[in-house]
Amino acid sequence: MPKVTIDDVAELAGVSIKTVSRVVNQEPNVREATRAKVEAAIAKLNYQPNKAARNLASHHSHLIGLIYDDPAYYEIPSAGYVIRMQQGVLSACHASNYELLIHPCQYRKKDIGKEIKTLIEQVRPDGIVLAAPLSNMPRIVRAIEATGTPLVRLSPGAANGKQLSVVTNDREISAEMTRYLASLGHTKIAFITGHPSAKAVGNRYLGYRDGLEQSSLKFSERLVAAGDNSIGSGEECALQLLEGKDRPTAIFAANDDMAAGVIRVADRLGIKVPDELSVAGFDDIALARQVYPALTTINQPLSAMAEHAAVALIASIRNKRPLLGTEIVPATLQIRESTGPAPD
Amino acid sequence: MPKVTIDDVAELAGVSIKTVSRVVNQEPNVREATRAKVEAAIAKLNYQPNKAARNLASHHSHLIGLIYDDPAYYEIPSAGYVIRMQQGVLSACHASNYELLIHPCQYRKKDIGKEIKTLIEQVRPDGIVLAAPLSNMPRIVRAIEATGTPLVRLSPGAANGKQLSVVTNDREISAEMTRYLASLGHTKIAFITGHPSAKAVGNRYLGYRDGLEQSSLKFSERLVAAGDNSIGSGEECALQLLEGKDRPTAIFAANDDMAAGVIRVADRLGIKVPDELSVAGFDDIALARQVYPALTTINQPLSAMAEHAAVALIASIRNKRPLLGTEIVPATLQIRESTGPAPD
DNA sequence: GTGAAAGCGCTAACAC
DNA sequence: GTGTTAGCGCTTTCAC
Repeated sequence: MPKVTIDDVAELAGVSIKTVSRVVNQEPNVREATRAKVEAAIAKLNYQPNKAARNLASHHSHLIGLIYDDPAYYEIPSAGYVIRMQQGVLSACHASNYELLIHPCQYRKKDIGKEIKTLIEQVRPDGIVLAAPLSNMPRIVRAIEATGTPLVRLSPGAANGKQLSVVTNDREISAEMTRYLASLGHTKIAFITGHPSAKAVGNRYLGYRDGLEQSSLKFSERLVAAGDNSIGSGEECALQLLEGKDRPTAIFAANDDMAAGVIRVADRLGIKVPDELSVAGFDDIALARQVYPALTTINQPLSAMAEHAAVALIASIRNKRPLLGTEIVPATLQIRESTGPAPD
Repeated sequence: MPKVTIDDVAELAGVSIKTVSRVVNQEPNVREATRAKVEAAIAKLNYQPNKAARNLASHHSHLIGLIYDDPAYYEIPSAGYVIRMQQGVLSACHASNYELLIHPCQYRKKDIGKEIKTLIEQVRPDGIVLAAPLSNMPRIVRAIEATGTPLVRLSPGAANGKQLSVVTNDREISAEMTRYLASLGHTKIAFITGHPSAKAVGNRYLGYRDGLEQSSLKFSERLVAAGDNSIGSGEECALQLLEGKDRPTAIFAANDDMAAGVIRVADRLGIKVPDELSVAGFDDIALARQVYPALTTINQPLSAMAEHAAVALIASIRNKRPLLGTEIVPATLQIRESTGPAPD
């Protein structure tokens, strides 16, 4: 590997290094003929600009940092989430010649703010994508803010102030799912809430209420059970909902794991899904396709959200314009086999 | 954010910048008192060395690249694998002050070799961890070799020549699982093979044969079915194995997905697991804990392998010694509920 | 349009 | 043990 530098290219092309730099960086003010000469020299020498030198001189690293909560490896949903986020961000990065640095971290650590600050100050990524739930934690957001690095928050429950937040329409799409169930003739539609700490999950409940109202169905506390996002809690809630008299004909769970728990319990109780009970989830994790019957759910557009976030981030780095406001990437219903017409 | 440089620290500590550099890089030849002074100055100014400058001057990027096959986001096992690999490499990186750059790629692309070369030459990671199946592809290995960047191959089917390969003991642990089943009294132990292209999976079959022999059980072709790693193929193989007369009392599948398929079919056929049929898998993916009954399987130590690979890589970068040979990170049995004593 | 000179902030080599 | 001097390979600034 011969180390080809900008000087070699300049010499071969018969121009100054500054001109080569202009061509490489696609700057204006280069005559077409000159540009062609330089490009030929670059191709011939197989010149690759040295990033470290570039970074040092330009104060840009061409690196985007993706910071997220370190998933326990054995948690499927987390793995899927993380991979999808990474893919979204990566596709934006590669389209713009940025590379991606990942930094999973444990927010429970005391000095997490400092850890992130050190990371940023040493590596100097040009921008940060911060994923939920970290994106909802003031001390983490503040730590990043303090470094002055452009920041986009991914899917925070509550969008606020000083950065761009990319969210999805949890509430509206949950209402849509509820209306869909109502349109199948269900009148007793139950809901299983998720872990109270997740704001986004709370919005799903509000959407359920909206959907009932929009379908002129009356709300009943009896039809709501409180889960904690785990399969096990889905099972418990299902038992509670299905064992009373006057049982629901449809159950909408705030996430897929709990919905899978419902299917499991229905199976155990001999209740046929979807003939006697429709079940819907939220997130469209891989498990949704693997349970039997395959789960009707809501596709959380994580990859699209992440890509959107990174695209906006990179654009803002280039314009030097600050990022503000909230952008919504809509989710969509994934109708599969676990929902069907209400029984007579 | 005041930009604190090495000069500021040197001035405050009353030493030369070289001494500061020595302290920062933990080099020898600094008197304890001097070191303390410098460290105090660093702390006081909250000095963070600028990586770009460091990289440029030292020809080290303090970046490790992890290159792997781009997983389809909807494939659970892939997501789990990728996350576990990342975690292993990350923990080694962070322990040694390296950051991780990830580069999933599609090996089917024609110019993948060039893509990787460009990545390496521009970013100049100090080392590369190359994951299976890419680690088994000569053109990819050669592309990286051509750049002269230290390389560790993760879990390649066949270890060879010029780099370090980190593998697991697929064959031996498969023999152990087979012996375990035999020790439960099973004499008709069936095996479901995986996709023939995956070398590692072929070793599992060899291990099964070893285990039979070591348990003095005779091998029968009737007890082997050919799957392709998917749940569906596990179901087909299970049907084939369980519908004949003289059916096996234990089925060992070359991966967890196929084992999950077996459980599904057993359920459908009314065969109780583990009372009438023991089922074992391989990989210990999250699904293994989610099926009912929870799957006895073999924990593929992916995270440990990745960490081991990265540790070796970083050590070799520091010593400037080449990486050679093969290192084995052993897998372990995960006994859960899907296996039990053979029926009478 | 193009080029010359001056750094970016650090480490390497060598002197003291 | 410690300091001095040169770069690393680019981009920036400003002159032409």
